[in-house]
Amino acid sequence: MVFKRKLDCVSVAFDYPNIPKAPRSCRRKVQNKRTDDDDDAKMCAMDLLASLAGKILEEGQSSSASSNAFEGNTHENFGKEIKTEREDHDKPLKSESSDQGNSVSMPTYENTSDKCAVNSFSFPDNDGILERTPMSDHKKIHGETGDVHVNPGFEQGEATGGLTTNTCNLEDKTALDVQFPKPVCVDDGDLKSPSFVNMTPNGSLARHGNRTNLGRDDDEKLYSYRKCSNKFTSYKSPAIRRIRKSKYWKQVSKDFGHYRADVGIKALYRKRKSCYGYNTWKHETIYKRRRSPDRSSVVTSDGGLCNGSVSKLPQKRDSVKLSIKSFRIPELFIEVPKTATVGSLKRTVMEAVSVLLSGGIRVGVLVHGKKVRDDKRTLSQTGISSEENLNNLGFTLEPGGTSKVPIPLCSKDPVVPTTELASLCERSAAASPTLDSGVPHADDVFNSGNVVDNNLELVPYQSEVSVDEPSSDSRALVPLPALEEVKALAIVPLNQKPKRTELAQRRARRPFSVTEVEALVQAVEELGTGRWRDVKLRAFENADHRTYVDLKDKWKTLVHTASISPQQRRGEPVPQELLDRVLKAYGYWSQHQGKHQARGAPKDPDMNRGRALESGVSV
DNA sequence: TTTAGGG
DNA sequence: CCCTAAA
Repeated sequence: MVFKRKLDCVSVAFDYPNIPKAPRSCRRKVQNKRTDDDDDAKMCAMDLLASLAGKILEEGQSSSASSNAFEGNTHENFGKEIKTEREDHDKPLKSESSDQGNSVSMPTYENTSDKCAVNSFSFPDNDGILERTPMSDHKKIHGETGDVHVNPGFEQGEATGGLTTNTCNLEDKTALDVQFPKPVCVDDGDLKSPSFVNMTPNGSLARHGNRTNLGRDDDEKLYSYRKCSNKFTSYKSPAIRRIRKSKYWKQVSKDFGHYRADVGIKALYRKRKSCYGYNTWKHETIYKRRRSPDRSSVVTSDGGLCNGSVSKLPQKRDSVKLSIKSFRIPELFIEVPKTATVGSLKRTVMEAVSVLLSGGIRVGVLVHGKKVRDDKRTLSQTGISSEENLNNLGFTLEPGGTSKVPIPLCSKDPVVPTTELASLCERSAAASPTLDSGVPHADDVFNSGNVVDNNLELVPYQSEVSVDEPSSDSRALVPLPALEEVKALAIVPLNQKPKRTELAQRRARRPFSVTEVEALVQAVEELGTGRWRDVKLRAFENADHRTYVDLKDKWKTLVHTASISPQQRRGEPVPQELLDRVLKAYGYWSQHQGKHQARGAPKDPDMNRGRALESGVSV
């Protein structure tokens, strides 16, 4: 029955808030230019990693083991890696190609080179303790408080050890995850605690003010939150978001490729111009939690930002230990011939990383989102010793030495190209802080600010998941290309006209979860159907893989879905309740062609009362 | 860059 | 999801 009344009746049924649509110019006004800050330095992954690790070690010198672990493992592995490659150097190359299975029969691919994006480097926890923390545990621990915490990394089994490059499906230009041995030791202790402790209050999933905040980094989150709170007028600069968002391969290569002739690598720093992804490194946010007066444990969540995930360690009296599990680096775009060997690929990646990080980095400390610039102050003086602050302590990685990054914001994410798993989401919080499914799924996580960050950062690509176990992996594969080969790779012209396949590459399909649909519906109810950008900002701001076009398209399909019989629907069923809302909103907005000017009172969930039709229209 | 629609 | 004309 509800259906019967669809559009026509529906529209009359509810009272949508009239939210004025601010002129674009105005909306833009608020945009910030933080992206500019990201341009600065270029740093090199290795240095960066080393620096951070070193820094951390310094701070937590107490654990010699840690340092050993880091230096030893890391280097050792590197050496091993290389060595191995050389040994295998003469082996046949072909068999190694990622597409082994069908190497022989792949006529479809015309391109000779394939590209892979490397989005992160992680330091797997040697023990895998943290990483292995079952999601359920997280939930258990935080669920009661309403916190939603999802660390895709866990689910993805990030805890792989050793220096390994996850398999890259060359054919598909899959993103890669590169992991390094975990540098810092784990002191056992709170093993049970979730590695990511920075839980946001219950409200994390809730909508803040007019919008849902999906921010992944605290700073950023706060930033956007405040802005939004002020009204709808302020949005985070879309540019920023966009930058983070991964673009389609083709676009990336087309517009942002940064070709390194010397390396044969194209470093794509996020698509948009000014930002080039360095921001990714910029901030590492670490959250600490104090366990007890004198034994506090530090927990970190990799801020989405910087991506590194840090594990918390039991804190000894006066010292603080941190374990950094992973770093995500700006997306790197690599193109190599299909005939290249895995080894050559590794080298290429290494080169790219080295180049990328050549600038060095600095570590910044944030307390409650504010950067502490005075290096001479003690932690106590800075207030870091207080329990509350430990929860709000963060670290940032900034481009080397000089540039001062004004904003501590955490920019985070390098964003990943799409991943099915990656989908993060946002949700209109208010609706349900509780995740639909028992286990938090990336898709279910919405705006839980910090948490989200992690998600985004960690989001692994399905394809990459897996693979590698430290040792085994390192030797596994194949021969390595000689250096010459590497050079050859370098020569591969990236600009040759993009291969068709390349261009044709399309984003992975990522069905909207019910949660996302709910968020979308909610946003449309409030904003109407002609303001996709706003919808995006409000409900999916941090879901980088959902563009406003995607939302618009989804809405289109939702309307269609709602119009057909349940039997004709496919895919994950959308609750009828939502479909009903879709039709209502559709009908309503169809008749109120966006000319609403009323008070922006947030729409009432139960919009069936009034005859908005008349009243609303009259305005 | 966004919006709006067709593909 | 993609592609694009318009705005």
